Amino acid sequence: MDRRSQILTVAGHLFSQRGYHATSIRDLARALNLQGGSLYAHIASKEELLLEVVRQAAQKFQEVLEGLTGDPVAKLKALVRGHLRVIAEELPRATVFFHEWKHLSPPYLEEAKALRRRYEEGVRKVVEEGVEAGVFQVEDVRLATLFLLSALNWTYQWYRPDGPLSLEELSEAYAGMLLRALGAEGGQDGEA
Amino acid sequence: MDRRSQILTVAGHLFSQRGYHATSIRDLARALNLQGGSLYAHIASKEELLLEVVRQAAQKFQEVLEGLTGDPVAKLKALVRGHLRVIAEELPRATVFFHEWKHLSPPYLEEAKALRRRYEEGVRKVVEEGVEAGVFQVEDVRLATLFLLSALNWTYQWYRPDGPLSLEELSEAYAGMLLRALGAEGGQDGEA
DNA sequence: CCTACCGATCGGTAGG
DNA sequence: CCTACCGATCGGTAGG
Repeated sequence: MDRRSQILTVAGHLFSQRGYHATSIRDLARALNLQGGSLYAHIASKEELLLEVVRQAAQKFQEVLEGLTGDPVAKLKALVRGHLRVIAEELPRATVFFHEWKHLSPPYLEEAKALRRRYEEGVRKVVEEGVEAGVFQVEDVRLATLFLLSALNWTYQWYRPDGPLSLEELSEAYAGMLLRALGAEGGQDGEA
Repeated sequence: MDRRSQILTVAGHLFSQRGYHATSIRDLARALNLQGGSLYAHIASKEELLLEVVRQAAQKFQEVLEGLTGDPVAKLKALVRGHLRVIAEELPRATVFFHEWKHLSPPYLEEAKALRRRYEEGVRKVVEEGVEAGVFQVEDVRLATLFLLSALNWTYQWYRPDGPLSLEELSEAYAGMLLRALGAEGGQDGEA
């Protein structure tokens, strides 16, 4: 891992834990055993660092969408599993993607919004496909997509990979509940 | 509304929009047509303001729990409706309750965590009651509660009271999807 | 990558 | 509630 990647990883950790504004360039430098000013040999600005972390997270989420195959139920299960896996494996970056992006200013802010929109569009298509195939029974595709994204996104707030719940267990349970919410039968019976 | 309440309301707006650390005491003073130092005639510290906003939001959410009556399905519907109503009516405070509380430091931080835990416990009891009554079919009450809270909490990120979706429509649709996710039949048929 | 520094701004206080 | 100020810290730069 080159110096630049190291810096981005540490920045992701600090931004996600303390927040972007509460993390100073000197905090970041200290965590890298550097002097404050030395960072600017590697980066252009603090804000550029934030954007780069957002880009990395967006890339991971986008890869999940690109790997989906099969019928709508299979796609939804893989989407849930993949989304939760990215959160588990890339918790700092995912957290920044979900939150700290708001602190970017206009030139960068637009890009972050576009990256998030692109992902949400991809999720919407999965829902839409299921509705068109008659597999999902929902009144409003947009609202069902927001519901799905809500359930998935908030997990970064409480899920910890080293906690009592394995990623497999979480994915299985969430996929089951979400499929039922979407009115799909797909092998789910709702019994314990 | 006395001066103190005005200050808290404006602080809630600014903290929720820009974030706690990105909001300076002088920003807040300017929004109130005051000089920076004058604020300290009314408040003890910036952090105390943040805690107070968190307390106000917690109070609103807690009132929702206390107003629940009837069978488990009725309680869950009222919980969904009430939770979303607080978000719609108190968006800035709710946003601070969901996020900015993390920037409190230990003496205050513990109180904020306790307030959040208390609410989540109340939500868990609603789920538990439904499971014990045999109305909800879920494998893991804790996980189902987190799922429910996830779907509800994230709405503050996208729902806007002046948007295309009325609070009634949102509540109805969310309650329906959540009841299905929890394996309840309760008058829901899943058809459009 | 370091030293030494820039102007700006931070939360907060004294004294009125 | 204002004026004037405190020390500390901010993001960033020059020169090496």
